[in-house]
Amino acid sequence: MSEGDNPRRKVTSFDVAERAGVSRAAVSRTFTPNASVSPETREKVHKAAKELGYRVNYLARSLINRRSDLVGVVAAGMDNPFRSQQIHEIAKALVGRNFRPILLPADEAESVNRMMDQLLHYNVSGVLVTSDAPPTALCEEFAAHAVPIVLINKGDAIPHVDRVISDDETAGRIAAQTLLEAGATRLAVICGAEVSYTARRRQEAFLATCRKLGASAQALPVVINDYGNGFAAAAAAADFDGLFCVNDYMAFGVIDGLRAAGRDIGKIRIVGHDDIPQAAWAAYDLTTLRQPCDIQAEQAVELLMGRMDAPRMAERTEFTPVTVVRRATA
Amino acid sequence: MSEGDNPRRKVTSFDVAERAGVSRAAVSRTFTPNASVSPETREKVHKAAKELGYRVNYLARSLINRRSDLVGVVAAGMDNPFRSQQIHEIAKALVGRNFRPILLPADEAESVNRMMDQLLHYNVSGVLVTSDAPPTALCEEFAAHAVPIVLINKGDAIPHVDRVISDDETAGRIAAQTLLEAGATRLAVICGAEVSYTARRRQEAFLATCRKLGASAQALPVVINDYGNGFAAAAAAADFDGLFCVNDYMAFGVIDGLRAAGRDIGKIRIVGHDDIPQAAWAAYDLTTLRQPCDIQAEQAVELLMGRMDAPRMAERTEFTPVTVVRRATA
DNA sequence: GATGCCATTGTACACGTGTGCAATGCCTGC
DNA sequence: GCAGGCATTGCACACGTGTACAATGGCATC
Repeated sequence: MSEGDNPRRKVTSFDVAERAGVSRAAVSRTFTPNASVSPETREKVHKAAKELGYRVNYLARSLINRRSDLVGVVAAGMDNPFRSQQIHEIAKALVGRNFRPILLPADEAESVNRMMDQLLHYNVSGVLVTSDAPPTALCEEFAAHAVPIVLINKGDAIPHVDRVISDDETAGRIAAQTLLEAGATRLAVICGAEVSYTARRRQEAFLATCRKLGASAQALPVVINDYGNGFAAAAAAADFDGLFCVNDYMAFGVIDGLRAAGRDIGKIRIVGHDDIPQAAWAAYDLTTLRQPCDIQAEQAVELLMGRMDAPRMAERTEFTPVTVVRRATA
Repeated sequence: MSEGDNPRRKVTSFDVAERAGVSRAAVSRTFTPNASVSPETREKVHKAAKELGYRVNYLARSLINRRSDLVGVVAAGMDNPFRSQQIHEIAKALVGRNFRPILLPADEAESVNRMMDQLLHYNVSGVLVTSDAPPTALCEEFAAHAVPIVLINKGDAIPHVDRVISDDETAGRIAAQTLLEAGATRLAVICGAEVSYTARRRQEAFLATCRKLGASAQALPVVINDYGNGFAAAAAAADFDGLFCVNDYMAFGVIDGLRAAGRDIGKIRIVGHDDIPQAAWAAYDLTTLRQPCDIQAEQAVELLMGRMDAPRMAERTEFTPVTVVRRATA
């Protein structure tokens, strides 16, 4: 019944050593950078390894090296294209530096704990968090285990926990300026009440700028910054001619909601945030603030690597630059 | 300079055993399901473990257990919201069954090889592929190592490689019927020429159904099934009144392209495929064929687990059911 | 030719865990 | 009281790898 091909044991460095006629240590050294092996030995080992289909077992290696090169990526809100693009860029950045991302979806706040607990079992080399920020106690446990954590666009400072945060001050300011320059006089910002740390900072910066410039501005709170809430918020937005939506995903809802209510989009200025691909689509053609998540991913991984070398270092915060992308809506 | 908190060694089962006053084997058994430990011992171990902050090292465990519970997820095309939703669902399904997904972005066909090669080093418990299908030779190597592979919506049959495929026959047929029922008389299908296996199957089923029903139908080839190509294809679509776009992502481009050309969308019937969230947005309100990627993810993980138990089993193919979602465009 | 240096090699231990095996002790049934 | 069964425990080995240490040998220098 079987193909006669016995379910052959996993091929190990012993097998390679035997076939190549060298010691097992020589095999190990061949696959270890900067180890001392003669060219002839290396050649023999490579030949034998290829013939046997040998691959170094990284998990066994991690045991002795005390580094797994696995990095936990705790993510949430992937229905927003920005978030999925973000984790895509993070994965690329990690893989590019020879780390392996373990993707852990954590849509409920409570599941963040469970996911991060799991990560401690895999003694990961680090953790990137784009979901809700983990509680301080948990972060301290990671610090005690010398596992670096980097939070992306999340919460307040936690000892030994680095952060990458979009430049929300600039974003809020430019949003206000752009709307005013476009001729808006009655401004409003639409933003979720509790959820997103970075979105609230944008809102505050926006309102502060308006105050400083003596412009009329109001906050229109919603529950979450998504399409549905944006659509619903359009009703309340009818009295304004300049809208700052704290992310593009919600801005599309606002635009569709305004259109559904029969408003002329040409007469109302709208600025979004993130510059997700859909913002460039003809149906929206949305003026927005570009948050370059490729750069942001690089920053995060860079911080992670820095902390691997110096776990007890004081926490650092890196800001991701924001630029305006002018399109039809402002 | 340091906080006096010595960078304490990783706490191991030895430490827990010592503190609890039991043997290390007792500790191991406490954390192994179905192992024989007395309630008192278990209690003592749990107490000591909690005090020390001990966690079982899964990587060390995997060495002896020969199963890492890591599963490689090779993904591509995450700019399409369907693909990102797909990997989100896959990740959830895996985590729900106590596997950990390693996310490997492989946008170029060549990088699929590199990524999957990496996976062999981490001796993963399995691999899910949603990017380009890996070459047969590589798949056979995985089979030789008894590593299950499941391809999702990809390529032709490969020995010992299971597949989950969307029910493209039904999709193509329903697309044709829906357009005809809506009153279309000159039909066309827009589809990428080489890229997607499943998309081409949809196209063929669509054309076959049209032939059978005696309806006029034509294929409009594009390069890739994305927004930009859809937008460009709108020019060629001007002569038809019934369009089947093989995915929603491209359908949006077609719609925007038609609008930009001044065509009245109300007079042209359009059917997409996937039912991504954006299809329900007011700007598009697209009639489409729902490909339930949560169910699909379950199917894929189920196949994976089945093959873990029986690696040499003949390959199986599972089909994901498709249902029509009627909205404004047809 | 003797000496010192250096590259290379093999031996042996370490990493943190699961489990077969034999030993122990308790309990049940006669 | 005694045999037998059963749950529990500890010892020791295994998993696959990296590397410190000592040993070896080649080569250049005196």
